[in-house]
Amino acid sequence: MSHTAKNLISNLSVDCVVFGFRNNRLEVLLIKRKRNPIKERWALPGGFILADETLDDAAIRILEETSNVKNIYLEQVHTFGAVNRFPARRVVTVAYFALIDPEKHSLKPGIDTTDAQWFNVTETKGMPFDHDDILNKALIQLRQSVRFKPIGFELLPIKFTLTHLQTLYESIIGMHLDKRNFRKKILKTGLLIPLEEFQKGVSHRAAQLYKFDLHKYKKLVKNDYSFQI
Amino acid sequence: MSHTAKNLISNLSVDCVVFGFRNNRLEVLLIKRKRNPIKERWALPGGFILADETLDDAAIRILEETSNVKNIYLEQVHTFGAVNRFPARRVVTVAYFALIDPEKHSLKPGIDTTDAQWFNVTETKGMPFDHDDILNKALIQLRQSVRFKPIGFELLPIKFTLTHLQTLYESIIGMHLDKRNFRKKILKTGLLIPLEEFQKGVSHRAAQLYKFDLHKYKKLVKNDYSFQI
DNA sequence: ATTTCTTAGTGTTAATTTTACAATATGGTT
DNA sequence: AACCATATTGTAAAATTAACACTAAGAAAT
Repeated sequence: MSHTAKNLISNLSVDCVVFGFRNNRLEVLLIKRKRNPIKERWALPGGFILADETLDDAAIRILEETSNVKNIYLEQVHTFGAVNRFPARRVVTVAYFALIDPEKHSLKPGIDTTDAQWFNVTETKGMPFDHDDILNKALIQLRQSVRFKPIGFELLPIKFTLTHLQTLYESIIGMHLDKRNFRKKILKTGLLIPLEEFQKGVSHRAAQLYKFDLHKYKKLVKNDYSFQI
Repeated sequence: MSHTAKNLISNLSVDCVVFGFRNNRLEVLLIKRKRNPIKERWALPGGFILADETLDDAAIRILEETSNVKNIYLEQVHTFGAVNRFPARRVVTVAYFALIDPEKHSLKPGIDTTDAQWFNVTETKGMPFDHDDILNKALIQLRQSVRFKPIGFELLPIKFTLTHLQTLYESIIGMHLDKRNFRKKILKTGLLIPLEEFQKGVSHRAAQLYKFDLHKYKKLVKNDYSFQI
């Protein structure tokens, strides 16, 4: 109803795997639809593409419409085209992953959704359609990407401690990292700016805060330099 | 005409970037269409998806139909959805890259194509639609993939010399490699089987032939081992 | 105010990997 | 027999990675 007037492309959809870092764990945003075919089941936010928007634009719009999430990092993952992945008719879907800092976005269900919540990535089995596969593929790509692009910072507040950053990397790649080696390596990239500011309200020694040097990163990318964690 | 009876999905296509290694260079397969909108221009082989085939199947069929190329390595690259990428109407295309050994496939234009030929990757500028972008993206992904997956072997005959293999890697990543270091590294993967056979018909010392150990590779993949060139 | 608790912060050494580099071997051609 | 082209092989220096444990700071508890 909300879309039919907008000239949507009914056999092409976008599904988004939105990752967030909460409670020191990697979590994923799921929504509940008001209507069939997946009424009242948790699923990836998704929707059909409009005739006059690009795929990226569709992903951005869908995230805003279903859960009030805006202005985020987006990366196309894969296009899923199994013949019967959608029961009613043939629908091919382009999967994206998105990264946000959950603190910065208050989830609000949209016109077509009854709920939007964060779930631990390990507790999402049993989603409708091929959403389990999509999440899995997005997770694999996130693990790849995070080692070669500084996308980890998208999941953190602007100011963060090195321990935060390390915990984030650990929760994405699923391995423990050595504290001293991690710090050496991440500082050597030159992409972190130490601030004259420290954690507050903690009952132990306060850690120094850092921020990501976006300017320097853009220069590096332009000059084809690369880094690796 | 050839397709309309087959229930095709008219807003979803597949385009294929077929790489081959010929004359010690990386080349790409282009075709010429009989009909508009790109009659008589060199372009990537592509076509619409049928209602009852997956995206991968569409890519396989299209390659066979347009140029008689069968049984090849395929990898999905990216889905291109700029609103006006196709002039007549909205068409989103899923791009694949494919790897073949040109010696193993004799190119034959299909029912809808007048010609199919190999081009050096640097000589393809000016293709219709967004095919230049697609080729570029495929090339970037090939360069990534070739370092982490043993896909280089897909481009060579079953039996090859280490110099062949090195030249192939060099032409893909666009850098000169040290001969001794390359050999050490590639042999250390354990994925090459030396044969008791040598080059023939060369007017200099004949090089030993090797083949790729597919069996061992499958075991490695299953056990999550990885390698890197 | 002393002790306790929790996390922050830091350097060195050994092991491994990467890089740089050149002489001899083989087989066909002249 | 000399020549030519490519094949084949090892070592040492440099760089990177991996392993590892103590002191510092600040709040909370006694």
